[in-house]
Amino acid sequence: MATIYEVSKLAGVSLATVSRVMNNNANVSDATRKKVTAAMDELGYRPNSIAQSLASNCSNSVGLLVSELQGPFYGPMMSGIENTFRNQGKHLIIAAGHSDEEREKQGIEFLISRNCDGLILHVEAVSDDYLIKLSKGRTPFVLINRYISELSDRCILLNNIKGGYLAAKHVLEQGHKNIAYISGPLWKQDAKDRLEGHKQALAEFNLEFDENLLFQGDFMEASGYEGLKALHEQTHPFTALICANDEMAVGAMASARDLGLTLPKQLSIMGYDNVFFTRHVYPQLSTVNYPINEMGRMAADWVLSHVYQKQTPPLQTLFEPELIVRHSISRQSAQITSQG
Amino acid sequence: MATIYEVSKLAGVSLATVSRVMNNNANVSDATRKKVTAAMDELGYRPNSIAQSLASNCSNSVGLLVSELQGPFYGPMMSGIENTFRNQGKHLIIAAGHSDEEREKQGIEFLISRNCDGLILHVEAVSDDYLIKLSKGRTPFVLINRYISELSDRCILLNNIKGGYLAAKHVLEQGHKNIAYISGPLWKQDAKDRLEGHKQALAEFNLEFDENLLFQGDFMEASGYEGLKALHEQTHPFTALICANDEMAVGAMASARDLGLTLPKQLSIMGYDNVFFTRHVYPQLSTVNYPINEMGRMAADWVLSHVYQKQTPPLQTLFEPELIVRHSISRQSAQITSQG
DNA sequence: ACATTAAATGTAAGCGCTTACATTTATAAC
DNA sequence: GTTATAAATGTAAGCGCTTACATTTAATGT
Repeated sequence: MATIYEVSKLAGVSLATVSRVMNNNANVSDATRKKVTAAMDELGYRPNSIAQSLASNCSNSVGLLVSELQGPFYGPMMSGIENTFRNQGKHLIIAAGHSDEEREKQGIEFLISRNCDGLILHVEAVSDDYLIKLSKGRTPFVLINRYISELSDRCILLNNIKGGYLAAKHVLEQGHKNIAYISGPLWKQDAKDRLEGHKQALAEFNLEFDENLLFQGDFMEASGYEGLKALHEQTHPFTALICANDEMAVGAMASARDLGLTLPKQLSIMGYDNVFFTRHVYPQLSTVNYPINEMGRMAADWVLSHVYQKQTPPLQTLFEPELIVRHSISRQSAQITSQG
Repeated sequence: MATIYEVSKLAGVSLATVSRVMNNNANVSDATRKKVTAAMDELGYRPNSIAQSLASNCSNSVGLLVSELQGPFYGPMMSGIENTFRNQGKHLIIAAGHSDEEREKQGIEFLISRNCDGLILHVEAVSDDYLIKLSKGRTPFVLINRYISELSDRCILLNNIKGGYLAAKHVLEQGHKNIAYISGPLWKQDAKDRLEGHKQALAEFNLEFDENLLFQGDFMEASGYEGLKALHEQTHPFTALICANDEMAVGAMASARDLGLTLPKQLSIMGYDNVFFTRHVYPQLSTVNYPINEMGRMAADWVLSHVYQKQTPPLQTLFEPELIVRHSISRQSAQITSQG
């Protein structure tokens, strides 16, 4: 691999000049610029970006930490981020935290030690204190889907309370009175918020939240399946089930089928997130839109603006959910018990 | 950020000694090791991995180029790769090529210039010659889902001909004789192979492939939708439709519904890839399994073995597809025309 | 023609590490 | 106590760039 030194020798100029044409900002005469680029071409020169970033203390790469590399939620998020950066010559280094405190920390340390100019973090397990301390460090970061009041200007959030509220309200408006709920892990703020919104809607309809109709899942499909099964086995009746995300809703749908319930007639099911496949399940799942792709873009814009001082569209930190009505909620008048 | 220099001063030892305890291989006395780690803790020292990799010419990170960061296909692939590396202390730098020659090249160049020790490439647009030339360079790489005979030992592949064959055979065995086909872009080898397998099965059943029943899509949902629409408008009848991947199959299902066709009675549809959501569409999609997660793991193992000289399970380059029978193919006896 | 100033180029220090080699210190053998 | 040998530590030269500063060259005014 050719180095800048060989290029400079071939072109008959100094290292500095070669460096200047690479960063084409300084003033270099056209003649020498041509000589240098010719030499580069001849040698197939490719700058070593590691050396560049060591010397310049700027890597043109931003770190992204997500919980998982797969799944209908993180995909569009990563994609939104990558799209924004691609056009700006910034690169992405991605690590996965797996919702585990140690791994999240490791991932962050790695990204920082790799000289990332900025970080976009979707972290769940790491503490607020850790993040507050991190914010005093040299590497700026934005948080997606997490709120810390001390860091509020860099938290890109969905209004999850409202989302939970919208979902429940819709189900209530269809006449359902006994509504089961499969939540996410309640140590996660978003899971808590969605449930809180849910309760608000119930209150508005003068209904009490029945703790027996709550099952705590983990946002994964299997727990939706288990959840409905468990709910079905207890004695309190319900005609609708709201799940805190689409994957659990889909798990619950499979469960319902195994339980012999026809959907949505015998059981209405509501999801959350509006991921890709919700349009394709049967019945098509009513859900709440989570504009995660846009939020990813926004996070990238935040970095562009705060780290690279670029002009960006105005930054927005709070995003609003939107109700997506499809065919998984039936109108309810009479009451059906869930007992088999 | 503390540097190795400050650590050495605090601990009262030389730079080299600090470096030695970091890489804990050289022989350092217990006493000094303790002094040094204490100093590190006190300063909150974190090695600068950029400097490390510049000096050592080894970055402990491997580059991954995929076409897209989202989608049910790349997710499990990235995940398989990341999982394998995580336990080995190797890190992933991910770039997206967007099936575009220029962007793929750019991505590869970036990954190389970032001192990646090895590369895993899922490239589509770049030429064989480019890759052959690349293979002469200093950065070793594996190819996923691409075959180049000169590089055959580093091509991790699915037997797509067989996959195409299995899909068609299954449909034929259910009694279908007039089968439409929505292919991927036929400049892509996998699209070609799947179609070839399809034709092989037809031949085995003494049936001729009807070019009128072929629609060339682009592996994306929308083209499945368009494809079925177009096929439905032409005059040649068909009772089954095989799509070269699941996303197009799902698009076609939507199209079928809009066309008023009941599935699978009036039209049988077959997919390919066995992505996550195929179990959840209605009717559940019969498809061909593509063990992409395992193939990702294998690619990571290849790198572990060839780049880092680690012990790995035996390497395998050719993977076999598997027929997944669900409910989207009906048994066919009489013939139904596709005309509306 | 010369001085003045701006543009173009060169020089060399340094970014934070690793590592070959040199040196010092401890350990063992006699 | 010497000397030979191994273990522990230090010295210093890079890795391939960037960039402040110094120097040279060209452009302009008089």
